[in-house]
Amino acid sequence: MSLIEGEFLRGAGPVAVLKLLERGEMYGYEIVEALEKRTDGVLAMGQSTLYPMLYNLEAKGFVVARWDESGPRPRKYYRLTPDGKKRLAEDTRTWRRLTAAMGALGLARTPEAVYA
Amino acid sequence: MSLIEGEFLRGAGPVAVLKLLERGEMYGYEIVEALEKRTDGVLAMGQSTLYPMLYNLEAKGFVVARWDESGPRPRKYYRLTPDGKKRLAEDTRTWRRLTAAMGALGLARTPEAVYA
DNA sequence: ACCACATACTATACGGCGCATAGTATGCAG
DNA sequence: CTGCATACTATGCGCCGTATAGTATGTGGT
Repeated sequence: MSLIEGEFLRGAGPVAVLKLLERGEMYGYEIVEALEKRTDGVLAMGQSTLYPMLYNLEAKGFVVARWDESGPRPRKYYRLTPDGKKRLAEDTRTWRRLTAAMGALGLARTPEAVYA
Repeated sequence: MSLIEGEFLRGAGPVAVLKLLERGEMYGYEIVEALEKRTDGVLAMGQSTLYPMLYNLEAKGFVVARWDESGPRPRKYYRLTPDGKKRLAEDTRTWRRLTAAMGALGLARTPEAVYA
């Protein structure tokens, strides 16, 4: 599963997904793999975590889905809505404030690791 | 309340509390104020968030409590247990991996803000 | 030809925890 | 003496991670 303990993922997970979708539409399974690879396994999450998360983001109007039947197997592509873009911008600011606050408590990673 | 949206606090809250207690024992109300001041309001949390969190950390054996009746009003002081120190060390590593992963997705704060 | 594995999505249910709300009680300041 | 700060306790709602289970098709190996 993920290297990240459950509760950490609550805040970070949805933001990470929205951030991925900023580049263009993706389908669920693709997102699972992208998170695994792009974050070196740290933000890897099972299907049972991602799919409900997508349904949730859709219910909140942050993403919309589209079925694609042209391939060998049907895929459900998700993309950001304008509300989703707003949400991503807000969450990005929140995330940065949070990392700054945690840093103020002495929990920041070492400076030389910033561009890890 | 907090500047941090609820879900972000799930992972960060307990770690922040453990980190504060690393310096020495503190009582609940003091922790609420310290988080407010030391993180510029970002990690501020209400009593209704902190006290149950402390009970929870205690139930897990990460902190122990001691009543102090010497002051004008009774205070319940909490301090880290050996298990709590281990947990803090683990969570610190987890937190750093998480920020690195989020950074890899383009969600890091700008480098010049690292020492904010 | 067959079997295992990867792909891709859906459904259900449990449990943990943030947080709102409410309540108790003492000290201090105007 | 009235109100605000201090300091802790108790209860319950609701969200969401995630374990588990189920369905179904494509693909690679022997």
